[in-house]
Amino acid sequence: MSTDSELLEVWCAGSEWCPITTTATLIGKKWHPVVIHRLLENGPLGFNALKEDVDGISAKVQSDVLEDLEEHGFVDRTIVSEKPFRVEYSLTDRGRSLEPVIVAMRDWGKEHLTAPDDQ
Amino acid sequence: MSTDSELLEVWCAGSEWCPITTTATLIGKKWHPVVIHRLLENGPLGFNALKEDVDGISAKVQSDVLEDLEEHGFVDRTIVSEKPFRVEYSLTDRGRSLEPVIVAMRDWGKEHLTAPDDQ
DNA sequence: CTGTATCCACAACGATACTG
DNA sequence: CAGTATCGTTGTGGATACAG
Repeated sequence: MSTDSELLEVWCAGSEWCPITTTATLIGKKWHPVVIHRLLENGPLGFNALKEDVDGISAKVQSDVLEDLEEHGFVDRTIVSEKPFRVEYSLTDRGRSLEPVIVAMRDWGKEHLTAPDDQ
Repeated sequence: MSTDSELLEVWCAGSEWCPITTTATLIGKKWHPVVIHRLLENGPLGFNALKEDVDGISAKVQSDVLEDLEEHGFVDRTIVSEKPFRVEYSLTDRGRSLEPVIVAMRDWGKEHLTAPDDQ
């Protein structure tokens, strides 16, 4: 615990390679964690199946998010068939490695659930 | 574990009160988690002391972030003295309750640390 | 010391319509 | 089914200067 703190000083103070900044820059957005979470639970999923799971997201935003996640190596996009055209989104190993973060966010949210209006 | 998954279905599918959305909407931003993390480790802190800890943040952005965190009940702002004017920022109980999330983000970042340019 | 005032740039999001 | 095109709004961040 105290060893932990000392290490953090090294990384966080006086360096831009702060581990939290790294994580926050990559997935510190409104929809990224939700998409990852649904893929953790139910993946692989097609575009529309995912969209039904990620309640409230628009097709455009989901498209943007998936593109970004793929770009950073969290998500794989696989073309399953050409006719009819079907794709599947799944997490890479790197994507799955985020599970502890997503779980922690989920657990906190469970305990402090608020209506969207309160946020 | 499987009980967990069933519960998640209830909250995540077909409802906007998804626990992950709740968490992501509140702290799913670039600097919020870092500020919370520094206050967890070193708080309470004055404005400039905090700014030195949160490497790379500008005064304006830190001001914005603190205002937002205070508004949502994560941070307390206390005026310590008028002359010289000094304030202290500290986490509320609600703020401290985010520790598991922040720790998970930190641990992931430690393992996948990348230069800011790579992000 | 603790901020705010400006101004700017770009990212994120949202709604609607439309396409192969 | 799996998206994109378009447009507009808001959010987030960054730089610089200035102020009580």
